Amino acid sequence: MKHADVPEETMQRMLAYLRELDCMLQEGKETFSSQELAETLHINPAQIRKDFSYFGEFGTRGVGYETAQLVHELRAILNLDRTWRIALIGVGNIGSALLKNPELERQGFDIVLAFDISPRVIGKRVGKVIVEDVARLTERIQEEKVELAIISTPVECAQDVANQVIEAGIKGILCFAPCQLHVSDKVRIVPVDIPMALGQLVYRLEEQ
Amino acid sequence: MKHADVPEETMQRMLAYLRELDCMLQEGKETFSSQELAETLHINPAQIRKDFSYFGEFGTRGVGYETAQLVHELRAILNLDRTWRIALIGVGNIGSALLKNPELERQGFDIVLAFDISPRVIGKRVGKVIVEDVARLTERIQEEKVELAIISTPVECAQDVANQVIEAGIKGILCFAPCQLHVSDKVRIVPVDIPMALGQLVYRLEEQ
DNA sequence: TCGCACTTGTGAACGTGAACACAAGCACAA
DNA sequence: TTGTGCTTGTGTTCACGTTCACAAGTGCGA
Repeated sequence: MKHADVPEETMQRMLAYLRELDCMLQEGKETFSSQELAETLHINPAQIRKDFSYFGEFGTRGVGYETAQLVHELRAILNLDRTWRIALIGVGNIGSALLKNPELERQGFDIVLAFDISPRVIGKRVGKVIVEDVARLTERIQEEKVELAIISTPVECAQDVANQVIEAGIKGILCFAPCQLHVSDKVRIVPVDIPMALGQLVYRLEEQ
Repeated sequence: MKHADVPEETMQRMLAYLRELDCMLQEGKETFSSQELAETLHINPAQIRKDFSYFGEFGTRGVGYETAQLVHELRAILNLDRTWRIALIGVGNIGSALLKNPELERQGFDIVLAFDISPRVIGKRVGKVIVEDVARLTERIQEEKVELAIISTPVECAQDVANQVIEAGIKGILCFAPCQLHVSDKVRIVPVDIPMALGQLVYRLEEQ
Protein backbone atom coordinates (compact mmCIF):
# COMPACT_ATOMS: atom_id res chain seq x y z
CA MET A 1 0.00 0.00 0.00
CA LYS A 2 1.33 3.43 -1.02
CA HIS A 3 1.53 5.90 1.82
CA ALA A 4 -0.39 8.39 -0.30
CA ASP A 5 -3.60 6.34 -0.02
CA VAL A 6 -3.44 6.12 3.76
CA PRO A 7 -5.64 8.62 5.60
CA GLU A 8 -3.85 11.38 7.46
CA GLU A 9 -5.76 10.33 10.59
CA THR A 10 -4.29 6.86 10.37
CA MET A 11 -0.75 8.25 10.13
CA GLN A 12 -1.37 10.38 13.21
CA ARG A 13 -2.59 7.35 15.13
CA MET A 14 0.41 5.33 13.98
CA LEU A 15 2.60 7.81 15.85
CA ALA A 16 0.46 7.39 18.94
CA TYR A 17 0.69 3.61 18.65
CA LEU A 18 4.45 3.79 18.38
CA ARG A 19 4.75 6.00 21.44
CA GLU A 20 2.57 3.69 23.50
CA LEU A 21 4.28 0.50 22.31
CA ASP A 22 7.70 1.99 23.06
CA CYS A 23 6.40 2.51 26.55
CA MET A 24 5.02 -1.05 26.78
CA LEU A 25 8.36 -2.39 25.63
CA GLN A 26 10.16 -0.57 28.43
CA GLU A 27 7.72 -2.10 30.89
CA GLY A 28 8.65 -5.52 29.53
CA LYS A 29 5.31 -6.24 27.84
CA GLU A 30 6.29 -8.56 24.98
CA THR A 31 2.90 -9.00 23.39
CA PHE A 32 -0.39 -7.13 23.08
CA SER A 33 -3.84 -7.38 21.51
CA SER A 34 -5.67 -4.63 19.64
CA GLN A 35 -8.14 -4.73 22.53
CA GLU A 36 -5.48 -3.80 25.11
CA LEU A 37 -3.91 -1.03 23.05
CA ALA A 38 -7.39 0.33 22.29
CA GLU A 39 -8.21 0.59 25.98
CA THR A 40 -5.14 2.61 26.92
CA LEU A 41 -5.55 4.95 23.95
CA HIS A 42 -9.36 5.17 24.17
CA ILE A 43 -10.04 4.16 20.60
CA ASN A 44 -11.84 1.32 18.88
CA PRO A 45 -9.83 -1.93 18.51
CA ALA A 46 -11.12 -2.40 14.95
CA GLN A 47 -9.66 0.99 14.16
CA ILE A 48 -6.22 -0.17 15.22
CA ARG A 49 -6.41 -3.36 13.19
CA LYS A 50 -7.63 -1.43 10.15
CA ASP A 51 -4.81 1.08 10.54
CA PHE A 52 -2.20 -1.67 10.70
CA SER A 53 -3.79 -3.43 7.73
CA TYR A 54 -2.95 -0.52 5.44
CA PHE A 55 0.68 -1.63 5.72
CA GLY A 56 0.57 -5.40 6.10
CA GLU A 57 -0.41 -8.25 8.38
CA PHE A 58 1.62 -7.93 11.55
CA GLY A 59 -0.39 -10.00 14.01
CA THR A 60 -1.23 -13.62 14.70
CA ARG A 61 -4.90 -14.59 14.88
CA GLY A 62 -5.92 -15.87 18.26
CA VAL A 63 -2.73 -14.46 19.78
CA GLY A 64 -2.10 -10.78 19.10
CA TYR A 65 0.93 -8.74 18.13
CA GLU A 66 4.57 -8.93 19.20
CA THR A 67 5.50 -5.59 20.73
CA ALA A 68 9.13 -5.43 19.62
CA GLN A 69 8.26 -6.40 16.07
CA LEU A 70 5.52 -3.81 15.80
CA VAL A 71 7.77 -1.07 17.14
CA HIS A 72 10.22 -1.97 14.43
CA GLU A 73 7.56 -2.01 11.70
CA LEU A 74 6.04 1.29 12.82
CA ARG A 75 9.45 2.98 12.90
CA ALA A 76 10.03 1.91 9.32
CA ILE A 77 6.58 2.98 8.16
CA LEU A 78 6.92 6.39 9.80
CA ASN A 79 10.45 7.04 8.53
CA LEU A 80 11.69 6.98 12.10
CA ASP A 81 14.26 4.23 11.57
CA ARG A 82 16.97 6.77 10.77
CA THR A 83 18.40 10.02 12.10
CA TRP A 84 17.13 13.35 10.79
CA ARG A 85 19.46 16.34 10.69
CA ILE A 86 17.81 19.56 11.78
CA ALA A 87 18.60 23.28 11.80
CA LEU A 88 17.02 25.46 14.47
CA ILE A 89 16.51 29.15 13.86
CA GLY A 90 15.78 31.49 16.77
CA VAL A 91 17.65 30.69 19.97
CA GLY A 92 15.23 32.37 22.36
CA ASN A 93 13.47 30.71 25.26
CA ILE A 94 11.84 27.92 23.30
CA GLY A 95 14.78 27.49 20.96
CA SER A 96 17.19 27.00 23.85
CA ALA A 97 14.80 24.59 25.53
CA LEU A 98 14.81 22.42 22.43
CA LEU A 99 18.59 22.58 22.05
CA LYS A 100 19.00 21.40 25.63
CA ASN A 101 16.48 18.59 25.32
CA PRO A 102 18.36 15.28 24.94
CA GLU A 103 15.10 13.41 24.28
CA LEU A 104 14.95 14.68 20.70
CA GLU A 105 18.28 13.20 19.70
CA ARG A 106 17.34 9.94 21.39
CA GLN A 107 14.26 9.82 19.14
CA GLY A 108 16.35 10.35 16.02
CA PHE A 109 16.04 14.13 15.69
CA ASP A 110 19.49 15.64 15.74
CA ILE A 111 19.68 19.42 15.84
CA VAL A 112 23.06 20.01 14.24
CA LEU A 113 22.82 23.74 13.53
CA ALA A 114 21.42 26.71 15.45
CA PHE A 115 21.08 30.25 14.16
CA ASP A 116 20.16 33.61 15.61
CA ILE A 117 20.27 37.22 14.56
CA SER A 118 21.42 38.65 17.88
CA PRO A 119 25.17 39.18 18.53
CA ARG A 120 24.40 38.44 22.18
CA VAL A 121 23.91 34.74 21.44
CA ILE A 122 25.93 34.19 18.24
CA GLY A 123 29.07 32.26 19.14
CA LYS A 124 27.60 30.96 22.41
CA ARG A 125 27.25 27.28 22.99
CA VAL A 126 23.72 26.03 23.72
CA GLY A 127 23.31 22.32 24.33
CA LYS A 128 25.85 20.71 22.03
CA VAL A 129 25.93 23.30 19.25
CA ILE A 130 27.46 26.74 18.75
CA VAL A 131 24.96 29.38 17.67
CA GLU A 132 25.79 30.84 14.27
CA ASP A 133 24.85 34.03 12.44
CA VAL A 134 21.60 33.66 10.52
CA ALA A 135 23.34 35.42 7.61
CA ARG A 136 25.19 32.19 6.87
CA LEU A 137 22.03 30.06 7.00
CA THR A 138 21.75 28.88 3.39
CA GLU A 139 25.42 28.05 3.04
CA ARG A 140 25.63 26.10 6.32
CA ILE A 141 22.39 24.17 5.79
CA GLN A 142 23.69 22.92 2.48
CA GLU A 143 27.18 22.12 3.85
CA GLU A 144 25.74 20.12 6.72
CA LYS A 145 23.13 18.34 4.59
CA VAL A 146 20.29 19.37 6.87
CA GLU A 147 16.80 18.24 5.89
CA LEU A 148 14.47 19.79 8.45
CA ALA A 149 14.15 23.17 10.12
CA ILE A 150 12.69 24.27 13.41
CA ILE A 151 11.56 27.89 13.42
CA SER A 152 11.43 29.31 16.92
CA THR A 153 11.81 32.98 16.04
CA PRO A 154 9.32 35.75 16.84
CA VAL A 155 6.33 35.94 14.51
CA GLU A 156 7.78 38.90 12.62
CA CYS A 157 10.74 36.91 11.26
CA ALA A 158 9.06 33.55 10.76
CA GLN A 159 7.96 33.98 7.13
CA ASP A 160 11.35 35.42 6.17
CA VAL A 161 13.21 32.55 7.76
CA ALA A 162 10.85 30.05 6.16
CA ASN A 163 11.60 31.48 2.72
CA GLN A 164 15.32 31.23 3.39
CA VAL A 165 15.36 27.64 4.63
CA ILE A 166 13.16 26.54 1.73
CA GLU A 167 15.54 28.30 -0.64
CA ALA A 168 18.32 26.28 1.00
CA GLY A 169 16.51 23.05 0.18
CA ILE A 170 14.71 22.19 3.42
CA LYS A 171 11.71 19.90 2.91
CA GLY A 172 9.98 20.16 6.30
CA ILE A 173 9.48 22.85 8.91
CA LEU A 174 8.37 22.62 12.51
CA CYS A 175 7.09 26.08 13.33
CA PHE A 176 6.66 27.43 16.85
CA ALA A 177 5.77 30.94 15.72
CA PRO A 178 2.01 31.37 16.08
CA CYS A 179 1.32 32.54 12.53
CA GLN A 180 0.37 31.20 9.12
CA LEU A 181 3.34 30.46 6.87
CA HIS A 182 2.81 30.74 3.12
CA VAL A 183 4.93 28.23 1.26
CA SER A 184 4.98 25.98 -1.77
CA ASP A 185 3.04 22.75 -1.24
CA LYS A 186 6.24 20.78 -1.82
CA VAL A 187 7.25 21.76 1.69
CA ARG A 188 5.59 20.22 4.69
CA ILE A 189 4.85 22.46 7.65
CA VAL A 190 3.82 21.28 11.09
CA PRO A 191 2.80 24.06 13.46
CA VAL A 192 3.27 23.87 17.22
CA ASP A 193 1.18 26.78 18.37
CA ILE A 194 1.03 27.06 22.13
CA PRO A 195 -1.54 29.84 22.41
CA MET A 196 -3.72 27.84 20.04
CA ALA A 197 -3.24 24.71 22.12
CA LEU A 198 -4.41 26.64 25.17
CA GLY A 199 -7.34 27.79 23.08
CA GLN A 200 -8.25 24.17 22.39
CA LEU A 201 -8.11 23.55 26.09
CA VAL A 202 -10.69 26.16 27.03
CA TYR A 203 -13.23 26.27 24.24
CA ARG A 204 -15.48 23.64 25.73
CA LEU A 205 -14.65 24.26 29.34
CA GLU A 206 -17.45 25.96 31.24
CA GLU A 207 -20.19 23.88 29.69
CA GLN A 208 -20.97 20.71 31.61
CA MET B 1 -26.63 26.45 18.68
CA LYS B 2 -25.15 24.53 21.61
CA HIS B 3 -21.40 24.12 21.44
CA ALA B 4 -21.85 20.42 21.98
CA ASP B 5 -23.35 19.96 18.49
CA VAL B 6 -20.48 21.75 16.77
CA PRO B 7 -17.86 19.47 15.19
CA GLU B 8 -14.47 19.44 16.84
CA GLU B 9 -12.95 20.28 13.45
CA THR B 10 -15.00 23.45 13.31
CA MET B 11 -13.81 24.55 16.74
CA GLN B 12 -10.21 23.98 15.70
CA ARG B 13 -10.71 26.09 12.60
CA MET B 14 -12.39 28.83 14.64
CA LEU B 15 -9.09 29.21 16.49
CA ALA B 16 -7.25 29.48 13.20
CA TYR B 17 -9.73 32.08 11.96
CA LEU B 18 -9.25 34.14 15.10
CA ARG B 19 -5.49 34.07 14.79
CA GLU B 20 -5.60 35.16 11.17
CA LEU B 21 -8.21 37.89 11.75
CA ASP B 22 -6.20 39.25 14.68
CA CYS B 23 -3.34 39.52 12.25
CA MET B 24 -5.52 41.22 9.60
CA LEU B 25 -6.74 43.69 12.19
CA GLN B 26 -3.17 44.69 13.04
CA GLU B 27 -2.55 45.25 9.35
CA GLY B 28 -5.55 47.57 9.29
CA LYS B 29 -7.80 45.37 7.18
CA GLU B 30 -11.30 46.36 8.32
CA THR B 31 -13.33 43.95 6.25
CA PHE B 32 -12.91 40.55 4.60
CA SER B 33 -14.80 37.97 2.56
CA SER B 34 -14.90 34.22 3.13
CA GLN B 35 -13.07 33.97 -0.18
CA GLU B 36 -10.11 36.01 1.05
CA LEU B 37 -9.80 34.24 4.38
CA ALA B 38 -10.10 30.90 2.60
CA GLU B 39 -7.19 31.72 0.33
CA THR B 40 -4.74 32.60 3.11
CA LEU B 41 -5.72 29.53 5.17
CA HIS B 42 -5.98 27.16 2.18
CA ILE B 43 -9.48 25.98 2.92
CA ASN B 44 -12.81 26.12 1.15
CA PRO B 45 -14.76 29.39 1.53
CA ALA B 46 -18.04 27.49 2.00
CA GLN B 47 -16.38 25.73 4.91
CA ILE B 48 -15.74 29.03 6.62
CA ARG B 49 -19.29 30.28 6.11
CA LYS B 50 -20.69 26.98 7.37
CA ASP B 51 -18.44 27.14 10.43
CA PHE B 52 -19.60 30.67 11.25
CA SER B 53 -23.21 29.68 10.67
CA TYR B 54 -23.12 27.27 13.62
CA PHE B 55 -23.02 30.34 15.86
CA GLY B 56 -25.04 32.99 14.04
CA GLU B 57 -25.11 35.27 11.03
CA PHE B 58 -22.13 37.59 11.26
CA GLY B 59 -21.75 38.78 7.68
CA THR B 60 -23.55 41.00 5.20
CA ARG B 61 -24.52 39.49 1.84
CA GLY B 62 -22.81 41.14 -1.06
CA VAL B 63 -20.29 42.75 1.28
CA GLY B 64 -18.50 40.35 3.61
CA TYR B 65 -17.57 40.42 7.30
CA GLU B 66 -16.31 43.18 9.54
CA THR B 67 -12.94 42.11 10.93
CA ALA B 68 -13.17 43.76 14.35
CA GLN B 69 -16.66 42.43 14.96
CA LEU B 70 -15.71 38.89 14.00
CA VAL B 71 -12.66 38.94 16.25
CA HIS B 72 -14.95 39.93 19.07
CA GLU B 73 -17.53 37.23 18.27
CA LEU B 74 -14.88 34.51 17.92
CA ARG B 75 -13.27 35.46 21.23
CA ALA B 76 -16.65 35.10 22.94
CA ILE B 77 -17.42 31.78 21.23
CA LEU B 78 -14.02 30.33 22.12
CA ASN B 79 -14.09 31.53 25.74
CA LEU B 80 -11.14 33.77 24.99
CA ASP B 81 -12.82 36.99 26.12
CA ARG B 82 -11.48 36.57 29.65
CA THR B 83 -8.27 35.76 31.50
CA TRP B 84 -7.46 32.18 32.49
CA ARG B 85 -5.36 31.50 35.59
CA ILE B 86 -2.82 28.76 35.10
CA ALA B 87 -0.43 26.71 37.22
CA LEU B 88 2.73 25.38 35.64
CA ILE B 89 4.41 22.28 37.03
CA GLY B 90 7.98 21.45 36.07
CA VAL B 91 10.29 24.43 35.69
CA GLY B 92 12.80 22.80 33.37
CA ASN B 93 13.81 24.05 29.96
CA ILE B 94 10.33 24.16 28.46
CA GLY B 95 8.69 25.27 31.69
CA SER B 96 11.02 28.26 32.00
CA ALA B 97 10.52 29.14 28.36
CA LEU B 98 6.77 29.35 28.93
CA LEU B 99 7.15 31.38 32.12
CA LYS B 100 9.30 33.89 30.29
CA ASN B 101 6.96 34.17 27.30
CA PRO B 102 4.95 37.40 27.58
CA GLU B 103 2.81 36.44 24.57
CA LEU B 104 0.76 34.02 26.66
CA GLU B 105 -0.42 36.64 29.14
CA ARG B 106 -1.22 38.97 26.26
CA GLN B 107 -3.51 36.27 24.87
CA GLY B 108 -5.31 35.90 28.19
CA PHE B 109 -3.34 33.00 29.63
CA ASP B 110 -1.86 34.08 32.94
CA ILE B 111 0.54 31.65 34.58
CA VAL B 112 0.17 32.65 38.24
CA LEU B 113 1.86 29.66 39.89
CA ALA B 114 4.93 27.58 39.11
CA PHE B 115 6.03 24.43 40.91
CA ASP B 116 9.05 22.19 40.90
CA ILE B 117 10.41 19.35 42.97
CA SER B 118 14.06 20.42 42.90
CA PRO B 119 15.45 22.60 45.74
CA ARG B 120 17.74 24.14 43.12
CA VAL B 121 14.85 26.06 41.55
CA ILE B 122 12.33 26.35 44.40
CA GLY B 123 12.34 29.96 45.63
CA LYS B 124 13.88 31.26 42.43
CA ARG B 125 12.04 33.82 40.37
CA VAL B 126 11.32 32.82 36.75
CA GLY B 127 9.48 35.35 34.63
CA LYS B 128 7.10 37.05 37.01
CA VAL B 129 6.51 34.18 39.47
CA ILE B 130 8.46 32.57 42.31
CA VAL B 131 8.83 28.80 41.93
CA GLU B 132 7.18 26.92 44.81
CA ASP B 133 7.54 23.42 46.22
CA VAL B 134 5.32 20.92 44.45
CA ALA B 135 4.38 19.59 47.88
CA ARG B 136 2.12 22.60 48.37
CA LEU B 137 0.46 22.19 44.98
CA THR B 138 -3.13 21.36 45.97
CA GLU B 139 -3.33 24.00 48.65
CA ARG B 140 -1.91 26.80 46.48
CA ILE B 141 -4.00 25.95 43.41
CA GLN B 142 -7.14 26.24 45.47
CA GLU B 143 -6.01 29.43 47.22
CA GLU B 144 -5.22 31.09 43.90
CA LYS B 145 -8.37 29.87 42.14
CA VAL B 146 -6.40 28.38 39.29
CA GLU B 147 -8.38 26.64 36.54
CA LEU B 148 -5.79 25.23 34.15
CA ALA B 149 -2.50 23.39 34.51
CA ILE B 150 0.52 23.11 32.26
CA ILE B 151 2.54 19.97 32.86
CA SER B 152 6.13 20.36 31.70
CA THR B 153 7.73 17.71 33.93
CA PRO B 154 9.65 14.65 32.75
CA VAL B 155 7.47 11.75 31.58
CA GLU B 156 8.02 9.85 34.82
CA CYS B 157 6.19 12.43 36.95
CA ALA B 158 3.51 13.50 34.50
CA GLN B 159 0.79 11.06 35.54
CA ASP B 160 1.42 11.73 39.22
CA VAL B 161 1.21 15.47 38.74
CA ALA B 162 -1.92 15.08 36.63
CA ASN B 163 -3.61 13.15 39.43
CA GLN B 164 -2.68 15.86 41.90
CA VAL B 165 -3.88 18.83 39.88
CA ILE B 166 -7.15 17.08 39.08
CA GLU B 167 -7.57 16.33 42.77
CA ALA B 168 -7.06 20.06 43.33
CA GLY B 169 -9.96 20.81 40.99
CA ILE B 170 -8.24 21.65 37.71
CA LYS B 171 -10.47 21.18 34.65
CA GLY B 172 -7.95 21.35 31.81
CA ILE B 173 -4.35 20.28 31.30
CA LEU B 174 -1.84 21.26 28.65
CA CYS B 175 0.70 18.45 28.69
CA PHE B 176 4.20 18.71 27.26
CA ALA B 177 5.31 15.31 28.53
CA PRO B 178 5.28 12.88 25.60
CA CYS B 179 3.10 10.22 27.22
CA GLN B 180 -0.50 9.15 27.51
CA LEU B 181 -2.26 10.52 30.60
CA HIS B 182 -5.09 8.48 32.07
CA VAL B 183 -7.75 10.72 33.55
CA SER B 184 -11.49 11.05 34.09
CA ASP B 185 -13.32 12.30 31.01
CA LYS B 186 -14.47 15.35 32.97
CA VAL B 187 -10.98 16.71 32.52
CA ARG B 188 -9.83 17.99 29.16
CA ILE B 189 -6.28 17.23 28.12
CA VAL B 190 -4.46 18.82 25.22
CA PRO B 191 -1.08 17.27 24.44
CA VAL B 192 1.82 19.23 22.97
CA ASP B 193 4.15 16.44 21.99
CA ILE B 194 7.24 17.72 20.23
CA PRO B 195 8.74 14.38 19.21
CA MET B 196 5.34 13.45 17.80
CA ALA B 197 5.15 16.74 15.91
CA LEU B 198 8.52 15.97 14.36
CA GLY B 199 7.14 12.56 13.54
CA GLN B 200 4.27 14.19 11.65
CA LEU B 201 6.80 16.21 9.77
CA VAL B 202 8.72 13.26 8.39
CA TYR B 203 6.23 10.49 7.75
CA ARG B 204 5.45 11.55 4.19
CA LEU B 205 8.78 13.11 3.42
CA GLU B 206 10.85 11.02 1.03
CA GLU B 207 7.95 10.20 -1.26
CA GLN B 208 7.40 12.67 -4.04
C1' DT C 1 -8.33 -35.44 17.46
C1' DC C 2 -11.95 -32.42 18.72
C1' DG C 3 -13.89 -28.46 20.72
C1' DC C 4 -13.63 -24.07 22.75
C1' DA C 5 -11.93 -19.53 23.65
C1' DC C 6 -9.62 -16.03 21.66
C1' DT C 7 -7.81 -12.67 18.18
C1' DT C 8 -6.81 -11.00 13.66
C1' DG C 9 -7.99 -9.12 9.05
C1' DT C 10 -11.50 -7.14 6.17
C1' DG C 11 -15.77 -6.36 3.22
C1' DA C 12 -19.94 -3.91 4.10
C1' DA C 13 -22.83 -0.63 6.54
C1' DC C 14 -22.88 3.53 8.80
C1' DG C 15 -22.21 8.27 10.17
C1' DT C 16 -20.37 12.58 9.75
C1' DG C 17 -17.86 16.32 7.94
C1' DA C 18 -16.73 18.74 3.38
C1' DA C 19 -18.10 20.72 -0.84
C1' DC C 20 -21.50 22.16 -4.12
C1' DA C 21 -24.85 25.09 -5.89
C1' DC C 22 -28.21 28.33 -5.53
C1' DA C 23 -31.64 31.49 -3.45
C1' DA C 24 -31.55 35.62 -0.69
C1' DG C 25 -29.73 39.99 0.03
C1' DC C 26 -26.71 44.18 -0.51
C1' DA C 27 -24.32 48.13 -3.14
C1' DC C 28 -23.89 50.90 -6.73
C1' DA C 29 -24.52 52.80 -11.20
C1' DA C 30 -27.45 53.99 -14.99
C1' DT D 1 -36.48 52.12 -10.41
C1' DT D 2 -34.01 48.57 -12.60
C1' DG D 3 -30.07 45.84 -13.60
C1' DT D 4 -25.54 43.98 -12.62
C1' DG D 5 -22.02 42.07 -9.81
C1' DC D 6 -20.81 40.33 -5.65
C1' DT D 7 -21.17 37.72 -1.18
C1' DT D 8 -23.55 35.35 2.43
C1' DG D 9 -26.26 31.49 4.40
C1' DT D 10 -27.83 26.82 3.77
C1' DG D 11 -30.30 22.45 1.96
C1' DT D 12 -28.47 18.78 -0.55
C1' DT D 13 -25.02 15.81 -2.37
C1' DC D 14 -20.79 13.73 -1.98
C1' DA D 15 -16.64 11.60 -0.05
C1' DC D 16 -14.27 9.46 3.34
C1' DG D 17 -13.17 7.73 7.82
C1' DT D 18 -15.19 4.77 11.50
C1' DT D 19 -17.45 0.88 13.24
C1' DC D 20 -19.65 -3.49 12.76
C1' DA D 21 -19.72 -8.22 12.18
C1' DC D 22 -17.92 -12.33 10.78
C1' DA D 23 -14.87 -15.68 8.46
C1' DA D 24 -10.25 -17.33 9.01
C1' DG D 25 -6.77 -18.84 11.86
C1' DT D 26 -4.24 -20.04 16.46
C1' DG D 27 -3.45 -22.34 20.97
C1' DC D 28 -4.70 -25.25 24.50
C1' DG D 29 -6.92 -28.58 27.22
C1' DA D 30 -9.81 -32.71 27.37
